[in-house]
Amino acid sequence: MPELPEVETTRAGIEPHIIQQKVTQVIVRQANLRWPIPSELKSALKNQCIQAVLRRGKYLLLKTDAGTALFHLGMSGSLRILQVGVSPQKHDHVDIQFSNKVILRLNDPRRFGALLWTIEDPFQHPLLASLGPEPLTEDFSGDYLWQKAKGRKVAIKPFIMNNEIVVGVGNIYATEALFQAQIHPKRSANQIDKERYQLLTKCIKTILRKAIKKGGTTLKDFVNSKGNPGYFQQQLKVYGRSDLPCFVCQTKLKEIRLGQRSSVFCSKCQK
DNA sequence: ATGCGGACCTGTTAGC
DNA sequence: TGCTAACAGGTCCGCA
Repeated sequence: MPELPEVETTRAGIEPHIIQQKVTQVIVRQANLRWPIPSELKSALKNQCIQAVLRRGKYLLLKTDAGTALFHLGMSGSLRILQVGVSPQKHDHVDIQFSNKVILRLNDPRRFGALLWTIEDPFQHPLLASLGPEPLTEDFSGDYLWQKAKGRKVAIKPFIMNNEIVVGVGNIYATEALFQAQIHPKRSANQIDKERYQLLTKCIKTILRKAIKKGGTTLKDFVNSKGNPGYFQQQLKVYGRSDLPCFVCQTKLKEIRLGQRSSVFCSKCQK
């Protein structure tokens, strides 16, 4: 589910409710996520005050004086803000309760998500240390991508979905950005010129910004911290439109599999 | 170093 | 209608 816009929507949604609030209780109903929730997390978080709610790529960070809780929502996770007393539903694996009677509740049906704890600099955590630049910063430029693509024969789509190249670009937005930049998803990364990379980075930034504005994309069941869906799916030009006509040239959109991911594209517009 | 395929787990939907 | 198989937004890991 969550790509960068969904995670940012979640971050912005939960921050005002928990910033500077003290953790009163941590309830773990299911510790077996992608990795087990560390047993020390409960006692480590208790009585700590949330100093910052940050995002790095698709990771959410709750910073305290004692350490940092790292969330990843995987494919099906969501975080919601509720009042103490609201009973948990299926797949509500973790509650973090605060002194202002707020619960931060993690729901994750597929359990591909994670909740970890680190007392070191969280950005140096093994999962975060080798992440590429944030797509919405100046570090992510056409020149940068072009440099990185030198000698890389991998198809452009998995290339831009690689977190060490750039974070936060998942299947939906990669598919959309390549359509907008008129690049065939299978094209080798090293066979795209600098100018086209400049266009591609521009498209990625524009699409991510628009999606954040719309509150993310809801395909199946994404909900923000208030339990509401996002509205970006109404803007999708190719994702999920296999066999339907291209909005630009009316050609029937094709679907191929790249890696294990579905890729929809227009064979006339994208070369 | 790069690039693949498999793995994690559950829910929904398409197809028989 | 009911069962089964395929597929789903992510990404780490091990192997070639």
